Amino acid sequence: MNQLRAQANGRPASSGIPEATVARLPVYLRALTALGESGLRTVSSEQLATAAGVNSAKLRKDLSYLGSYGTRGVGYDVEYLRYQIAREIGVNQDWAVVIVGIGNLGQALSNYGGFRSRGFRIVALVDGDASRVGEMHGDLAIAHIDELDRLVVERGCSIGVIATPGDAAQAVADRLVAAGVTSILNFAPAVLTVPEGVDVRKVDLSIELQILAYHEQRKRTPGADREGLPSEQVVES
Amino acid sequence: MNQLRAQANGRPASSGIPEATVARLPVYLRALTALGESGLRTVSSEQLATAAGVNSAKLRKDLSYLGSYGTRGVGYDVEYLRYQIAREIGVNQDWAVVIVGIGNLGQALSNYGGFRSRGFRIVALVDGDASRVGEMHGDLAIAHIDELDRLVVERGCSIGVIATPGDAAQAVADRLVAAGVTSILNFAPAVLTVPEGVDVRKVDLSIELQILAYHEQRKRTPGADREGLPSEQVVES
DNA sequence: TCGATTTTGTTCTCACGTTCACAAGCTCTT
DNA sequence: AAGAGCTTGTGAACGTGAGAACAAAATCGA
Repeated sequence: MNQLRAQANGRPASSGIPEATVARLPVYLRALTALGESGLRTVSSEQLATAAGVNSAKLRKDLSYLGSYGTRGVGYDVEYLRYQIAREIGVNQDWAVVIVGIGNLGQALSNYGGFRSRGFRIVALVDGDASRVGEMHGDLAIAHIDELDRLVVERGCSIGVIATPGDAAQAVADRLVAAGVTSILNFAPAVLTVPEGVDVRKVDLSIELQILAYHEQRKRTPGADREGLPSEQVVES
Repeated sequence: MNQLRAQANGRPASSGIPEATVARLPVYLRALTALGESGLRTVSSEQLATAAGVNSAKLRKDLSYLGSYGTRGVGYDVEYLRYQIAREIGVNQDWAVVIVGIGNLGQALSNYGGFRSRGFRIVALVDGDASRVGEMHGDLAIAHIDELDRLVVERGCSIGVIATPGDAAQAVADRLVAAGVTSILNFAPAVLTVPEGVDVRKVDLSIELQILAYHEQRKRTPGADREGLPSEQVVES
């Protein structure tokens, strides 16, 4: 964001990986896992880039921020690179996650298999509706939000997911922060204010659709642009 | 330097709105709606920027791409600006949406109220599992994926949502495109290949968590960075 | 009417991200 | 062992986006 002192250069590893690169590392990780499972031992930047849906130059530059893990003339060792990226992201450790708001979305999230397989363990489900307390989802029972503080501490949650209606989101965020959560993934349609040191990422389903609608509308009105169809393949995040 | 005739200026309305701006317009729209419902008639860029969680200079620049809808010394008329943004995004019209893959996430999406209220009407639910065909969700019955083509055409879907497992996603995308869908919102963990003219946006829940984990890990290892906590408030997409 | 005040719209500069292009470095063949 | 052929890692050019700062326009009060 404000990154004063832009780190002359050459500083490869653990200091300043650009945010845009960080956002792509999980994509590379997934592609590597798939390639590895298909039996591939070595992969070139070209192949991996195709699998990840990016440009190969961008891929190489991204990887160069982590260090020099490739071999010129050969490529990257799939398993070794996979491990290095996983370590860099922190997916090798276990992260305890609490989900607040067990509506449709919260339930979907709590059942989503893609989390556990990547080091995220959902350890608590919390809702504000007292009548739902005790309801089982998988092997977890819904707890009341008043228990949030205790649960976060006891189970060592550092990541919280907010899947409540928009008007409850800020209050929930405040409680999460007070309990010690320092990273929040927010699905509620609300702008959250949090103290320094707390990271918030926002996923807004209806905003995604609205962005698509904008481009869709653009395709329909032929006169607006002098060009026909620019055809943008936008991949987000 | 590279000053060569950089398109003097005047890039007014409907031609080239930067992608970053397009992604923020829905946020402004939501903030304006909320402010309007609270009875406010006029709003300054400062107020609106705060409500939307952005910098006021950025807000004014974003709005200037749409035209000059404000009044100097006064601010913006809430209702008028709301209408203009909605028109620009295309939220005034009705968009027919088909959801493919009615698992936990697909169900959550089909029940999500935030869509209907913004001009998105879910008109078909499709799944590959024949045993679930006919199951009702709200006032829609699940149809088999073989009916996809017919449904898309009959109900005029231009937007498709993919909420299937990753390995089915590409096949579903192909079918959607073949049926005439030109915008796809992809929740499946897979990189989609689509023809020119089709827009794809991707939302990947586990990637979002992994990005948080990266920053979380960074907070934990005190030696890595010479700075303490840069504290990035990252709001995405 | 004129000046003070407010707030927009825009210009300018800087930082960030993407892509190109190529030297450096590795393997394999002859 | 030397050259041919690949593929990585990176320097440099380019394009996009963000924020500061300010001129232009509107209101208000005297």
